[in-house]
Amino acid sequence: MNAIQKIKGVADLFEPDSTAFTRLETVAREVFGRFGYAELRVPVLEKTELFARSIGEETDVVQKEMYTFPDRKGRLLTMRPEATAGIMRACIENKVFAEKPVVKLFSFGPMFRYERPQKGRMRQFHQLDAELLGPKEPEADAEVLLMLWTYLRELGLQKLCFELNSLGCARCRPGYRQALVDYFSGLAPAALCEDCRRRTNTNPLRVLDCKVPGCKAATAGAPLITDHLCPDCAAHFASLRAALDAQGVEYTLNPRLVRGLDYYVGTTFEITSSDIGSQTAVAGGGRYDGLVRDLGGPDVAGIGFAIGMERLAMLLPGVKPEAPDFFLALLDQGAAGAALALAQRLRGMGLRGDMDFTAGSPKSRLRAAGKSGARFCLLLGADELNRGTVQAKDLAGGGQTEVPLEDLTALAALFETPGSEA
RNA sequence: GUGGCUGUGGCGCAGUUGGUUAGCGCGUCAGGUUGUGGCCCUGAAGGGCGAGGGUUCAAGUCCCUCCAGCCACCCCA
Repeated sequence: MNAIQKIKGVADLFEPDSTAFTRLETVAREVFGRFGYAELRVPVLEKTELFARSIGEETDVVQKEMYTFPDRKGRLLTMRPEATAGIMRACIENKVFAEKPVVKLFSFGPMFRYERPQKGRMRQFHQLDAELLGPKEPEADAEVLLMLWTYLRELGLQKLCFELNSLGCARCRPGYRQALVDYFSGLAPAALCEDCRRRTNTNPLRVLDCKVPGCKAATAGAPLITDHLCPDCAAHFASLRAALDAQGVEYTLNPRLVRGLDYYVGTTFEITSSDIGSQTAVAGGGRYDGLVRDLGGPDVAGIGFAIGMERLAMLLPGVKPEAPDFFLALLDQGAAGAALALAQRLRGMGLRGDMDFTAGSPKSRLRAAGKSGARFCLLLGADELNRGTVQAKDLAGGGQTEVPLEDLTALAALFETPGSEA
């Protein structure tokens, strides 16, 4: 019988890959907690309509990347392709806005997008999300960005590029959009690639982000959103920049930074790395005032970001697994019960280690002990059992002592002495 | 969805123009005389060559389909 294999674009993460994810989560809980964020867990499955309404019917994500299927009663469900929509749904449904004017939440878990896998792009991938709901002041944007910045620094990541832009609001965007369309229609028909000619009508902002060389050249002189912001947006953006400057956060202004989800307005940002393949975005986010209202909730402002955990993990330096304290070697099967009891006592003292279940020769057991990387090999056989003792061999130094099994203090003392490095 | 490359024991690889029982390194396990590791030596286990068809007297080696991986486009975290 053929063994069943995993489906395309998903991953099994064993040690030490799994430890990188654990680290990302641990540091996130710590840092985000310091900023007052509470953890939220939301379902992976939602009604398809939630994503269609929030992300945008015309986006690539909704058009061709969602895992959507009818359940047994014919309801259309979707495996979430991003987290914000579900978090907003949960907030509205649980009326969290009625309790407090400012809501800070973070969440992480798997997301699903039906795409062709490649480096840094999985069909099941994981995101770390943070959302700040309520305040619309630029200092709120600044705090969110500072939190992301702090998180990345505490992970020890230096070589990241921080890009910032403002997409404008419902008041300034139509004018800018028209300016763009006018500019594009003034170009030679062949100046833009086929996709971009279509985008000129559907999503002219996206043309600015096209990587085709011809398009890059053709849009070099295109009008920039930052020159078309309304007074409110311009002031907001200026205040945000001032706040970031004051905090020493280094960033690059990228007037061509366009996000792929329709709900973004105003401040947008992206953290990129050139070390993780052609998918460069490690984290991205922005302001989404109006999203909660559009999903049937009150008109509260919001800003947040998502971090791609797989991509971030690629940048993390390798972590060495913690070495065990002991390896309990069994020399005679008759001592198995005593070995289990001893191991349990040691673990009760907070020590880490493995024990043999099957007895073997001293040579084979010591070999195994050496490979385990343990500091001590404890040997227990018929002789020791008769004497009521256990042999403790220092695997780095080589010294060996015999300790009475019942002598807790002597056992504890063994592990308290500084280990000899060899 | 498109394109290129790839798929041989746990891991990394070699396998001549298709031809006897598919090799190597690492790893795993055991042994190198009395209950003691890490180096060294010896031996053993473990694959029928991603899956399924086809061509042939004969296929890991040729053809087809599918699956998976990698990289890129696209898109995004």
